[in-house]
Amino acid sequence: MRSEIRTSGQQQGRTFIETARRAQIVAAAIDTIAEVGYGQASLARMAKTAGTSKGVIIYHFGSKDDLVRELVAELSVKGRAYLGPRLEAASTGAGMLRTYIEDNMSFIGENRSHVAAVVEIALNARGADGSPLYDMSIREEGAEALRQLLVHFQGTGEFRADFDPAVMAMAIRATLDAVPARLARDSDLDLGYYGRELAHLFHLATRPGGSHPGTTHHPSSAEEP
Amino acid sequence: MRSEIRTSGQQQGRTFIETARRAQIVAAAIDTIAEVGYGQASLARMAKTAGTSKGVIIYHFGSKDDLVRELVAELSVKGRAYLGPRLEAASTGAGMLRTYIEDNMSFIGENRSHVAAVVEIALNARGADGSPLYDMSIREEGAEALRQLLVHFQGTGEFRADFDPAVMAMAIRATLDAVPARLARDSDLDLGYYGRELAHLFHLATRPGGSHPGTTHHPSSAEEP
Amino acid sequence: MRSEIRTSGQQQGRTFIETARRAQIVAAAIDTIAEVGYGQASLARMAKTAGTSKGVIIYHFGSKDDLVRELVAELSVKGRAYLGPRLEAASTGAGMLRTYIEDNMSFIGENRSHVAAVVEIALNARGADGSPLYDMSIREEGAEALRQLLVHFQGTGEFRADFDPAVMAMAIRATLDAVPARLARDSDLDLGYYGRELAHLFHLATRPGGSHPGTTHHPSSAEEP
Amino acid sequence: MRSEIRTSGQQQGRTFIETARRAQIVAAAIDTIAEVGYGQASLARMAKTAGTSKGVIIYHFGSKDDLVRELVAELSVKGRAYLGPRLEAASTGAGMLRTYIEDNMSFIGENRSHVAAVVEIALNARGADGSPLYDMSIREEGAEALRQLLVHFQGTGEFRADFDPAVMAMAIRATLDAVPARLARDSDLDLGYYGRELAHLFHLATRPGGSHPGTTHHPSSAEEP
DNA sequence: TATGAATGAGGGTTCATTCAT
DNA sequence: TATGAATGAACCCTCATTCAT
Repeated sequence: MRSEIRTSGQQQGRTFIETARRAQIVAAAIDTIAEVGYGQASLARMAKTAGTSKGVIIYHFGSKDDLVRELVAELSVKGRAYLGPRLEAASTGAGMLRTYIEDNMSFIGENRSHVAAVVEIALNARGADGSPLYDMSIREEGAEALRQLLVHFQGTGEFRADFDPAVMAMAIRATLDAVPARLARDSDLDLGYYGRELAHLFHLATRPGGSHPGTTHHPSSAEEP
Repeated sequence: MRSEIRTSGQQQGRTFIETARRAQIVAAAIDTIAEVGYGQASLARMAKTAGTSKGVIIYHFGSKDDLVRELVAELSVKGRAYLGPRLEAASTGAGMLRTYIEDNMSFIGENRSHVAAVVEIALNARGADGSPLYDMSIREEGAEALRQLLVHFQGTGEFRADFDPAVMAMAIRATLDAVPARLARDSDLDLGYYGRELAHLFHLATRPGGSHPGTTHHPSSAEEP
Repeated sequence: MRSEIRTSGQQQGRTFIETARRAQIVAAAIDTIAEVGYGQASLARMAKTAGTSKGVIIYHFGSKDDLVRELVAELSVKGRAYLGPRLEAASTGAGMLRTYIEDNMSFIGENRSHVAAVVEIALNARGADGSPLYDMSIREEGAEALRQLLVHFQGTGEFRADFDPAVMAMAIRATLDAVPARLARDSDLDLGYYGRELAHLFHLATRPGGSHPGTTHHPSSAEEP
Repeated sequence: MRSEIRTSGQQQGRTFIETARRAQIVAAAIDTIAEVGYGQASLARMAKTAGTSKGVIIYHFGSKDDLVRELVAELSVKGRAYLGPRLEAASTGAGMLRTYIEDNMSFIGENRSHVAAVVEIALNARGADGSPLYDMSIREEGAEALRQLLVHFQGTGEFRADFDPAVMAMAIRATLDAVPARLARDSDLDLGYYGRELAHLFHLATRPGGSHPGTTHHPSSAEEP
């Protein structure tokens, strides 16, 4: 085997200089979006951050949307590469869950701006008609993968059987996705600590033994011990 | 009679007709933001929804930002009026938590567009320089109030003492804040069911007895039972 | 009957001032297109001619395309009003043809810039993909109406039966459409003289008696007398 | 050998490969202009059609305008080579006219894209200030040559003496120039048939005997027989 | 000889806001 | 009180051209 890079078939004939420029522009876009938000992240602002002109960005990416798409895709690739292997290595449900949460936290810590930017995009980017742009593809995808993991370990009995995996997955993802914003406000946040706290929180919420008070889905309210 | 009719004690010297106009405009703004997102919600679009012109909006509110501020403040008032009393009536920690979550859910259900709009705003609205606009005031405020409640019942021993109330509050709020978006995508969502699931989830996470594996805050990782 | 203006249902609630502005802008657009050609007729140029800004044009017309559409439609209305009645009054084929050509000439003379502009547009305006924009609707429409007239008088025997009405109509329209460009180059052109010359030309070409040398349509060549 | 291969006597010192490149680029430019119109025919689009880059085009031709000029000149040369000899061979006025029209038609048929492109250019190409670019040189030149032929055969009595040769030439050229556009819309057009129809049309219009009703040039209108 | 990279002016359009009425 | 009219900055993008390689 000659080379092992080229993760996917994205870049065909990229010059060295072009690759560098693209990386530089993507980095500038990430920083800009993370700092001022998607709505305020104009090409001009990105260009200024990158030390170039709008024209150069368009030249290399064709359109702002394409730049954003690339930026999102790159994080997606990075994320899968980071989280995938260790997740697959997890044999127990509890271990998987802890790994998932703590690794997400580490990943956020190591890619602060990038993650913040993509969350901004997922939250805000809309078409001219107001329809979400990447929301489904990004957000939903993550929640769905997590849901399937939860279902799996409910099947093995390692998780309590009576929680709704979709709701649990949503709660976990929502909590993790809220971290970058918090991190932006307080950059001294101890992500390791946060990760352990959250991991324990959701461990308690998923471990067997916490029987649900309502057997059917529509008891209006139930007595607490 | 020239003036002096004031519905509530909020403002100085509002004509009846003016109050009505403002309400109509706020409603239109809410619907517009909820539907197409903050970024796409231009004055023109809001005016069209309201059946008036941009000029009228500026005339009544001075600026787009002021309109948005009012819209946010109104929900804040509504929210406090809705959640406050029942929350104060709760005597037990578990009851408080369940009430908090389920009432939030009901409130979301009864004010879908308004809540969706405000979440949109909290997430996206930024000044020209990129600085968040309402984020702190809204989001943080809610999380802080919740945190204090958690601290209180940790003190009484009704919640386990070893979770970080700030982290727990953040997780709860993040989860609740993610619901409107989900609701927008699937309007048939059973909010009552969602509320009970989440209430139970966080009940398990907060009830006493789930001792934290790490006593200090910085064990790099710990074995799960 | 209260009023008789309002030719079609185009303008519903137009302010006096708006009507004036629109007229002024349309006039500026006509002059600009006629003078520098459609390709060079930018909004900025039109605005400068009109003594306003691009924003005002967009404000009143929504888009450049809409402005152009209006400009074209106005000439179409004017043209029909000018040519229609006298054409219908013509009882003989020869009279109709002369009227058609000479009236077109007068019309061109009285609406030099406007006609020149619309011809420019019909010739040059294309979508982003290169597909013609108004060509068919404008050009073809004129040729088709003329063709039907020719067919009619072929039926009455007032025109020779052996010319192809589509070809004849095309030739007449092409000749007339070429006049504005010529007029632009030489504004002293005597349109009355031109009209009479062309009317006679096509009179000779259409009057009965000029039998076609080829009976079938595919004789490769034929002897001339 | 370094250089000195010159296909024809046109240029100084063109390498074989350079000549080929130029031809390829000109061909691409022709196709692009004919297809999407002059206004949409950007260098980028031409380069894509040619399978090269914009830089190459500028390198070989210096500027877009120069490329267009060359393209136009080439058709002019081709046209003269095609039409000239047979035209000179025509001894009678009627024969000349028929040859002129039918040969133009054949030429159009054999050089569809090229003719369409040049007509596009003649109609649309303007300098930054809006002044026509090639119009005069191309269009006028053709009409002028034709006019002189008409004058000649008016002198021999083979054409009626009372038509204005400038007007007649204009009508013939305008009619012929309208064909490529029609051909673009309907590529199945029978050009041979078209040519014979038009040849007959203008034969009737030019043959002696069709005396003009008005002897002076300014009778306001005259009765038709 | 050829290319990719970059430039900068200008394109049409959206937008919040101001102003006269 | 309300509106239509206008403004001007900023937006994303296209383009012919220049330049270094």
